Amino acid sequence: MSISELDRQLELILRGTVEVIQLDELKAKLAESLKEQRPLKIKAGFDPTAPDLHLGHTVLIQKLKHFQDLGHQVIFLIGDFTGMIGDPSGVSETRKALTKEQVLANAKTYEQQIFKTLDPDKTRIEFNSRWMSAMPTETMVDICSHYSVARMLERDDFSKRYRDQKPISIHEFLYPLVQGYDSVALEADVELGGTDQKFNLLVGRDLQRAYAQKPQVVLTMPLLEGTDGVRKMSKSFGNVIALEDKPSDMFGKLMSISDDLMMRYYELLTVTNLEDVKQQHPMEAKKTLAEKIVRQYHGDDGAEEAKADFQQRFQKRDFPDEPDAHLVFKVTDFENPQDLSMSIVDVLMRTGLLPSKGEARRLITQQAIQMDGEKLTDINEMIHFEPGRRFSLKVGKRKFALLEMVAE
RNA sequence: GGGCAGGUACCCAAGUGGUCAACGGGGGCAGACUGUAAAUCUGCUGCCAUCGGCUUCCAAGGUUCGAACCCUUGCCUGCCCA
Repeated sequence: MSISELDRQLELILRGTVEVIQLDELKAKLAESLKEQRPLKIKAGFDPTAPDLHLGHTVLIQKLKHFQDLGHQVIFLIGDFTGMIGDPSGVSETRKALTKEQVLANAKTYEQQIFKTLDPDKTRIEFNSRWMSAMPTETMVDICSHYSVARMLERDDFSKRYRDQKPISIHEFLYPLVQGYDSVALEADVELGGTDQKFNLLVGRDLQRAYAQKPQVVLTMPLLEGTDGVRKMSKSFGNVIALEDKPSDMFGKLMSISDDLMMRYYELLTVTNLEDVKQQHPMEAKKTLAEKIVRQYHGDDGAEEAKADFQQRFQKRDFPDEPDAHLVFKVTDFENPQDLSMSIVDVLMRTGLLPSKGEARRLITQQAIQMDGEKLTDINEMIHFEPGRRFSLKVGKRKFALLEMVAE
């Protein structure tokens, strides 16, 4: 428990953090932890309404991993209680409250994904319904008594919505309070969250004080920008790289980010030295990044294949080993067995790669459709098949379909 | 409980009786360009279809030859007053 051990821990813990409240308290807690050989309780809460984890979430998970590696107790808190109430922030649309079954199913998904990073044996998973569901109303009222409406309205998004005349439901005020109380229930030493969580995290400190606990240290992490490079990664913005994305999709999405964003991803999702990255050609660096990340979630094989697929698809603009669609035609697929032909629009629809015929025509008009390397520009083009014949179809810049006719 | 303002395509937003599938912006997609990209420029962006047709403007009714636009009721949202 030398000074240097404390410093070593601090360095890793502070890597990438936006803000620590309070740094002195963190140092004190770490010193105490080292002295008493008692791991700190590190809390991070997740909302079970969004089980589709993406790279944005992994910023926090990486940080949890750091704490875990340093020997601290990581608590992965699933906000099932709050989730079952349903977060109404979608304004005019009441979000569906989740059932117990859905929450459990979502929790399973969480576990599967986070354990690709965290050690299952050292991770404690909690549900806040454990204490919230059984809570007497009196206690809830007591919790509320420790916070004022004015302070609640200090919160940025509340005040903004209030200013913009957007609705705020009463129970939304309860959210930070419940989240804060979770820290009391868990006696958390440290809570992690995105910068957007700062307010909620601070409520935890206040409530812990109100319930005679030492306030938790709050660590905020940056919100990872999505593939557009501007807005935070979020499903509702459609700019996510999901952990469940296929390896080749994940690789491709990572390659499509801007060079600036690449540095950001390196900073927050890897432990690579940033100076080293700057020395490399941006494209090489980006490939390395994509490979690293895909490897973490899909293993070595997934990473290798994704890389190979990418090079084939985009760099050589070749047909990939595994096309996005593989159609096998038989004689019975054609109206007239004497005339084995089908319009290009129908063929495109059969691939399932396009949402409507209008879209298919649009792409043809825009010269985005290639068959066996030839651009098709006539929306009335007929494709003539014969048994044994194969066609490769390129749809837009990233989709490929293999067409094949078999004898029956 | 009363008053006022509003609810238009993925989002924002114009339209206020026929010329509206509905201006504009964002987003998305495609083409050019490139280092896969990003940025930039150009085009497309309800559905089906060859002309042309079909289903849309919170919901349900109604007025009208004709309604996103007018009326009624309902639902939802914001503000003010109680």
